[in-house]
Amino acid sequence: MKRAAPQIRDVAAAAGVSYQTVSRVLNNSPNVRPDTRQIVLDAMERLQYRPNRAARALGSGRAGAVTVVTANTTLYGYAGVLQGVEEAGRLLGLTVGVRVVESEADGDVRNAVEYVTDPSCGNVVVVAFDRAGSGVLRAMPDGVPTVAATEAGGLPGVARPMIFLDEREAAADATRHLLGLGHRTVHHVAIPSEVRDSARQSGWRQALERAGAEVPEVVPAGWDLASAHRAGRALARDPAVTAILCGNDDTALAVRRALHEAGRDVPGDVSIVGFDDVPGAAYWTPALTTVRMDFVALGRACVTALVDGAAPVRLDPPSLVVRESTAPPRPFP
Amino acid sequence: MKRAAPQIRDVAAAAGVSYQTVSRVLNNSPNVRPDTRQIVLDAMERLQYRPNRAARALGSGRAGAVTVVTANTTLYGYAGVLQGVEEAGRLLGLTVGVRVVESEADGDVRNAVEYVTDPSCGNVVVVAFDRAGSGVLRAMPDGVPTVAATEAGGLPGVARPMIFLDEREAAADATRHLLGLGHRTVHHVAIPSEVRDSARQSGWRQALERAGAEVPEVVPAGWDLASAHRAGRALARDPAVTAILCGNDDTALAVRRALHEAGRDVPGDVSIVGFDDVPGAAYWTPALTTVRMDFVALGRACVTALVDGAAPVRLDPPSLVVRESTAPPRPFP
DNA sequence: CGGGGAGATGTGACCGGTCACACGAGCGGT
DNA sequence: ACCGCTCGTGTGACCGGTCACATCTCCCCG
Repeated sequence: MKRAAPQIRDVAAAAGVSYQTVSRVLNNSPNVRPDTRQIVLDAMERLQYRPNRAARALGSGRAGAVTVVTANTTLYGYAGVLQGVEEAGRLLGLTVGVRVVESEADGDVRNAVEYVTDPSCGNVVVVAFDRAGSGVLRAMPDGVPTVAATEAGGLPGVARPMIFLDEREAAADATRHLLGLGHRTVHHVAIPSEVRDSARQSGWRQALERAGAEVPEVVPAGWDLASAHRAGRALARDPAVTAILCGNDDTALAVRRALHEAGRDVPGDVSIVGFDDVPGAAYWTPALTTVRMDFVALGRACVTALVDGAAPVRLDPPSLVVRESTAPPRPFP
Repeated sequence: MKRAAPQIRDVAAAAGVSYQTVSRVLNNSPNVRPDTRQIVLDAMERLQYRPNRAARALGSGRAGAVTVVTANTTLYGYAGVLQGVEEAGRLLGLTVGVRVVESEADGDVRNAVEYVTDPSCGNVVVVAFDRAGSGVLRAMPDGVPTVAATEAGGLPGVARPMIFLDEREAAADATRHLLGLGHRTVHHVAIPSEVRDSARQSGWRQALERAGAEVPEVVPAGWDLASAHRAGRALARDPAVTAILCGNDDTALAVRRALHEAGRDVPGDVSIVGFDDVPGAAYWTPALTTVRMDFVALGRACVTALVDGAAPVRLDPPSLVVRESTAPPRPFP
């Protein structure tokens, strides 16, 4: 009567070698004669042997794992990073874990950090697009190898590798695009940011200043559509508003609706631009002009940065995709 | 010179008890005197002790983990299930892993199954909304505790616990809603399905038959927006089409765009209904009438079903949310 | 007052791999 | 012919917990 799962010593017996030799084969040690290796490989196949990751992690000290810590798994940017990490991790033979930080509250952050401090979690990718994420990042003990996916520019005062998509130039491009269409200025609905002057915002502001256009006050919104909708309603009331740069595509959706409710057509009366280029953006009516952000590549880059001594990845900068939601302003009546 | 991370024997020494007692405290054994427990707890706190999950898994045989196998992490339904599993798993103190199956190809499926066969992956939730997922489900060895999140009705010929959202009635409701508005019939753009007659489709068909309305041919589409757009274009050409039930909200987005391109207004000329109720649906212009699907609850239910002897969860059936994309047909000229 | 049982605690082996080191064979250089 | 080196392989201890079992104490009851 045999044990359910065969283990390394069973394989060794079947192959007529020692368990250590089997271990060497598992770990691709160069010091195994090719025909010995083949015998062991055959035995593994015959016994349907599967190495036990927990035992390996325990014995070797390394975990062979990567864990994503994030405040959210469904929002476009967050989900994209997760997808990228999974993809890159899987290709490297790593186990991929996810851990959500419920909120920026002290207890939640501490729990997440404790969770991820376990050696079997392996290296950590923190999605620091918000306070919960950056809180975790700051509370992370030095011993845990960590990289952060952050907003453009990184987080001040955090001594960790940080990878980000720099959409500053694209934000400026978007602003110039609108100005070029004849808009006197461009308004901005901002999503939450961890830094004083986000890349989107500073690109926008600088483009405006360079063009000598008035810089309107930023309208803040949250991650939720309801707050974006309120922001949009506020702007819709002002007839001087003819162009709006929205913090992301979701924001743009809600702003667009608010404009519609106020009887203002897009792009006839008001032009709008989003950020992210969600898959649906091209199928909007009108199709949304937006900035394409490759969050999946960002996630992949985080994993690359985690594996020892890899060259820093160069991420393509986000770029403006012009579609139908931007047009020249209606001529002044 | 001390070891970096304290272990159970260090705590035992600090507390003046045996390591087994510390282990008992860790596992909430009832047979520890309260004051002894407190002493141990204090020592743990003092030493900043963190148990090693890999060692626990190895020693005890159970993994304390749950792994989600899925073909996708970003599509609304898939991401929702993942979120639900993570949430429920975290609350149970489980480690949550993700593993993407790239495709339904034999090799990809086998790799995913091998990955998840490792005891340290723990119990498995397979998202079987597509062929890749159902392929994994069928290839899964009996020894691995597995539940599947599937389409309504479950997968024929698979002897595994299956949990699903039953949107059949909601599909019928949606169809009756459109019929009630005065449409002569309702067309259907279907997303891929693993079963002959999906719940959406059969609810729709039956409502049509009961009402004595003609049952038009189903227009198939893929998960991608481009194929949904093509499906929409085909329907837009036919002036008899005045109401469309779309397989999901993304499909509805692309269909709506196709209608618009053909010069047909929504809901003026054509009414459309989606499935899912993505967060943005309420902010569409016009706001989308759709069926709310709680995928997060589905994910949670999968975890509940996995923990021993829990009562089967009762999931609220999806329900129709009427908004602005449905209206009476234009009176015949 | 002694026996029995339950509760609290300690000891050794074990989970399934890995690591460090020992060992023997084959080879080249002097 | 001897030494030393590298290569391939095997042995014992170990990773950090858990399990099974032994032990000891205390209390209740006949």
